[in-house]
Amino acid sequence: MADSSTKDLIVREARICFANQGFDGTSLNDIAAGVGIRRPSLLHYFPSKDAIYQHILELALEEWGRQIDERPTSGDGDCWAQVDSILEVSFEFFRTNPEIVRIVRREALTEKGHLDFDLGTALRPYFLRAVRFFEREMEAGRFRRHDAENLVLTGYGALLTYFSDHRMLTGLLDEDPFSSRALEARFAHVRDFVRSALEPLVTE
Amino acid sequence: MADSSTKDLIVREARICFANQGFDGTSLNDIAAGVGIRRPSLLHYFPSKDAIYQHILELALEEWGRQIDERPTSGDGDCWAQVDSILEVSFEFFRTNPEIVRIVRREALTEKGHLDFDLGTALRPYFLRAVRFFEREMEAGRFRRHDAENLVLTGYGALLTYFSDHRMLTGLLDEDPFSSRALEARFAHVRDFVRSALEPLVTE
DNA sequence: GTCTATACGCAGATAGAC
DNA sequence: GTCTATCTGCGTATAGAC
Repeated sequence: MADSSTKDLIVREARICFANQGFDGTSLNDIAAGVGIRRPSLLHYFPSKDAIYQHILELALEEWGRQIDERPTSGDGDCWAQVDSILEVSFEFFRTNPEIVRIVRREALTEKGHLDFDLGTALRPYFLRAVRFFEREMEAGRFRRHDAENLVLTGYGALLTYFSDHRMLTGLLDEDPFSSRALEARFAHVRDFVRSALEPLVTE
Repeated sequence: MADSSTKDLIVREARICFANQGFDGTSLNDIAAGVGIRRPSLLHYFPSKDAIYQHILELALEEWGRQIDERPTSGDGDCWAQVDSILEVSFEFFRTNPEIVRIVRREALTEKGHLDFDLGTALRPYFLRAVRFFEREMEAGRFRRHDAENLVLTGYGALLTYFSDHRMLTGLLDEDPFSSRALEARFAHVRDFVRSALEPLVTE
């Protein structure tokens, strides 16, 4: 936020446009107008529209990965603290990066990307890590048995959808889904719901 | 499927294009080429591209609503049969209408639609009905306590994401996420996961 | 009902002045 | 580093022949 170089302003404005209108729905004019410069000036910083988009996507995944990797409690705390930590970091990242959420979701939807880039391949290491964690804990009897891969996908969908489908939720609910009260209720629900499903029925 | 009038062919092809490439990413040429006619011939059946899109959206929601309303076991069966029925109808509708899933999801993502149409408003009656059902059952002690609105949203996200983000899942998993084995596992997981979270800890 | 021809605007990208 | 001017192609939509 501190650095307000033109290039950064372009990236920030483009991120908003791509999130709101998608790649095809965004014109270089839209971005330039938001920054306050003319269209050809954009291409002084990036060789093409594709390049802007790719850059934003790479920044986004880099940031996402960093937040996950730098997760505080990745030590050997108890398994529930781990789950809460995973949920909290993801929730917090989605909340503070709503544009990235929508861009990633659009990318997941599009049958064939404009680039060589593949979202599934990029996220696979994180997915597999989460799957292995749940399998280990379920094997040890600390979590109730579920299909680990589907469990992670369910969590992903439950978290991401709340932020990506914001516009629809606004029509569905009486309250702004991004109000602090609604967000707290959402996080509490997801945490408790997951806990309800994973908690063993008999505690040793 | 039986009626193969040109208009139906247009609708079917447009649905595929809009799902794969979005509204802005789809040109009338794309649709016309898929049907096997020229671009101006499309506009003999629809006054504009917007009209085609709006028509598809209306068809989709009409169909979705009908499938939900015609749900077989909406009688007074036990509450678990009700939950299974809701999940099964939704799952089956998403599975057999993958294009609609992606079109609806794109609509939910887009900050402002091209039309006066609002997805949240359209789905709100169904949402409220589901919320009231869960609240009633939780009040009666047949389900464990959860935030009913968030519960429905979680189910929605868990079901829809699996079908909308198919491309990403293909890169994430080793298996085709739409193979019959994977689909069965997915449905079983969602059903069991929801049941685990809702089942009261002490059975009267 | 489908076509060719065309109008018209906006897209992305480049050249070159300042 | 930003601009004006321009090139080129594709977009939606319309007019009118067959």
